[in-house]
Amino acid sequence: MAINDADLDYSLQFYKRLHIEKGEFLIRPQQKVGHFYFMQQGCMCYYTKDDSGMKVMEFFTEGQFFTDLYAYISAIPSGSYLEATEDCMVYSISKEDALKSFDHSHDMERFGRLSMQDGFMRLFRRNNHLKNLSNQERYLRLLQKRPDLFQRVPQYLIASYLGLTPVGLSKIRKRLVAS
Amino acid sequence: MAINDADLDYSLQFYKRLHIEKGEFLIRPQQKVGHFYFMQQGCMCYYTKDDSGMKVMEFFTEGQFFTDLYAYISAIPSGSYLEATEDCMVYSISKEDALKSFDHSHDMERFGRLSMQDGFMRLFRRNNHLKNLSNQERYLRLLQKRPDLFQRVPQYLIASYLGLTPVGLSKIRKRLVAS
DNA sequence: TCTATTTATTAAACCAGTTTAACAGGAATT
DNA sequence: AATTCCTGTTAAACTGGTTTAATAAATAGA
Repeated sequence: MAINDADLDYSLQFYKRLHIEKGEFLIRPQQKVGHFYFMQQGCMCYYTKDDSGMKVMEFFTEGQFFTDLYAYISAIPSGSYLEATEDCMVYSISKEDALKSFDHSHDMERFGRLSMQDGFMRLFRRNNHLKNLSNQERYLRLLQKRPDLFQRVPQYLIASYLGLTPVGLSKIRKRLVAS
Repeated sequence: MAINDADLDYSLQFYKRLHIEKGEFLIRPQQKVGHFYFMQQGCMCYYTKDDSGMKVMEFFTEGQFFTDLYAYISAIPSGSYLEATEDCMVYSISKEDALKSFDHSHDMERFGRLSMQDGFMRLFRRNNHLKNLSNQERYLRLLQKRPDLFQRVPQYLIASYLGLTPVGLSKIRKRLVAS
């Protein structure tokens, strides 16, 4: 969609560049989430953790807008981790500044609505796959859609993302090469 | 949030009242989805169907805005069913008219953005529960959050919504009364 | 280079669900 | 009242995953 140049410039002034080293966190449980991020370079892993271990919800890589959207929107402290699995370069904008952009311009408000639509659709697809596909199908699909992940993050994180244990994923892989 | 009266009136003029009888469909696969709905009275079941049977994604009841949001946003023909499990009274607005409202008013554009946020958060929670809770926990939570459903829709639909077979849900119920 | 740590595979026992099928109670149809 | 259909439960056999533990292979640190 088109945003007029003046409005775009107005918004861009707010973004700040951030470096996060591998193993560092952008978000931890109990923290308030007041920023939206854009991944310029690197990979971060978004996960929850309870007594039964960690559950990877999403991987964010180059070109993606991201944050703990639930905590961001609701203003409820996060219950999740956002951890760099590599050194990262990220742009960030505060919620306050994002809202300033929306107030300032109908175009930006629309951009906000469409971005939210976009995030919604991604989550919707993910939800559908979780409901309708087998673990093996989801593994094959991920392999096809985001092959880079298999090169850059350990397999046990991918297993968790797929809703499996490392052992379970290993079995699926074995089953596949056998056939 | 507040919308000024003139803008609200402008939008409300577009809504039309609709009656759907039990067993009728508001949406079927292959159809384009060009309307947004508000449930005034009744209950509809949103589900997909493939060779391995139906999968209930959501139930919509009184007071909820709804549609096949994925098909609505993407303009891709639906892959799902939206079926009345009871006689329903529904208000509908066309996509075209909704966009007219957004164009006409910054307030309504914002309302659109916030509604999308709302839908996103619901889906997000649902996704989290699917990932983090056991079938039994999800059953108990549904029982607590939407007790009305258990009175108005057959148990095999609820089983499907929970990602179970009717047999599976029956076992869980049995296990629970035993303890 | 050696050691310690992290990651991936395998095996064995186990378990929560599935599939299939039989059956029983209720509601709707005749 | 009899019949049919729909819904929910139960039982038995099965299955795709889990858990635990041992082992191997790769990586990082000293």
